[in-house]
Amino acid sequence: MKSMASTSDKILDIAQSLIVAGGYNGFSYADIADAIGIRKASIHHHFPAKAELVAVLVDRYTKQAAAGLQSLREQAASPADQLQLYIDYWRSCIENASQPFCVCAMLASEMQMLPDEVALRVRTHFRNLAAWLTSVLRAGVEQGLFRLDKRPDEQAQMLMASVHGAMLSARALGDPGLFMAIVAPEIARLRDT
Amino acid sequence: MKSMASTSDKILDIAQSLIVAGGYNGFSYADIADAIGIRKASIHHHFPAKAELVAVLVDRYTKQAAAGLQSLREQAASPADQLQLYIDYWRSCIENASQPFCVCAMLASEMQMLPDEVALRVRTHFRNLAAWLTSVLRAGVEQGLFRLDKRPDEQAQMLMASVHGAMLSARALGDPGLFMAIVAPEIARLRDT
DNA sequence: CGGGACCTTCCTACTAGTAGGTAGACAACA
DNA sequence: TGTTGTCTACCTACTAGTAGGAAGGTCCCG
Repeated sequence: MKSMASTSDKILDIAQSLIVAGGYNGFSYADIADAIGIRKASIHHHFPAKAELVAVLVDRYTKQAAAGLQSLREQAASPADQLQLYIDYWRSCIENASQPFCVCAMLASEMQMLPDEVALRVRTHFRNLAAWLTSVLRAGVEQGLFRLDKRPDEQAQMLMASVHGAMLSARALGDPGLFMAIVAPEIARLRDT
Repeated sequence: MKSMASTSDKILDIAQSLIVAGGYNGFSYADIADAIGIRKASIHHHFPAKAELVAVLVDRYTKQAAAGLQSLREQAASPADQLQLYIDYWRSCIENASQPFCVCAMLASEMQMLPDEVALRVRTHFRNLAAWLTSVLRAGVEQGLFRLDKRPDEQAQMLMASVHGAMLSARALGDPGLFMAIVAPEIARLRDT
């Protein structure tokens, strides 16, 4: 039997999938209410304002991502495998169309008109991801697995941009396979061998 | 004396800057009307429906881009210079914050909820840009300027993703310089020398 | 030349519907 | 008993879009 998700979790789940599809202005309280079968006012009970809902949502996403990335570092043997598992995660998300875009990448594109409380949290996720990639690349260099043209932090920014750009191209051209076609050579190029 | 822009051009100009800032759902007819000092209804005279306005806007953008890229191919001596001028264009847009994002990249992120007439045109722009990059890379290889790891069309997709991802990172982290920090090494890596 | 007929552009005033958000009642439950 | 969660009912502001008309220009016909 499936675990019973709380109403506020259900609200956040639906809101996240709606943001992934259409961004901050692409969904409404009415959309969420219809999707989970409650009234608009009940959502306001859990999240008084939209900006607050999205801020909590991004906080939750950032925590989940941090935990997921940390567990990759613990379970995967080598930095090369860690990187591979990271992009495999997004490959499966995009190919089965479950969450075919990073919610923070989506929100980042709208950064200029986001409420401050949301924008700050989106920025934090970008910093966290860049830091994780940097540390994986650095570890890989130390173990002689990677040979980088640039500093690890610079290479991490390049890699992060490739991943987000690949998501965008896959979506724009309606070709899920394009994600790996772009990202796979990019990480292959880091390998020393 | 400056050329007098027609009202419909002014509408498209404002709409484009509003889309760059906040996407398809991030602006309204009222926003445009306020910005250029006319009434909402007058905008409906020029563009009866919002989807049509944006479709015309993307058509115009695609034509301008095609013309601009074509003139780069004619005025720049080598494929390497053509590529450099292309990214220099975006560098200046991002650094002086005039149009710090590609309107089609913005719309592509919202692809899933865009009206069909808009989505199709956004896809066309992505195809055009990929084709231009492919032909520049191919010409560069023929002239011995580039050495590519992959086929020119694959390498073009990788480069396009880097450019869009770099725009996103620059926006997310509020660091205009990040765009060139990501893109410059990416094109340097293509060079044979 | 005069004068319709027409067209373009913009206006005021309006519609139906949706946005985020609020007030207060009711039920379950610790 | 107070707390939590949900509801109905409502609000104001805003959404895209429409109706109808005023002002002005253009073109053609007499």
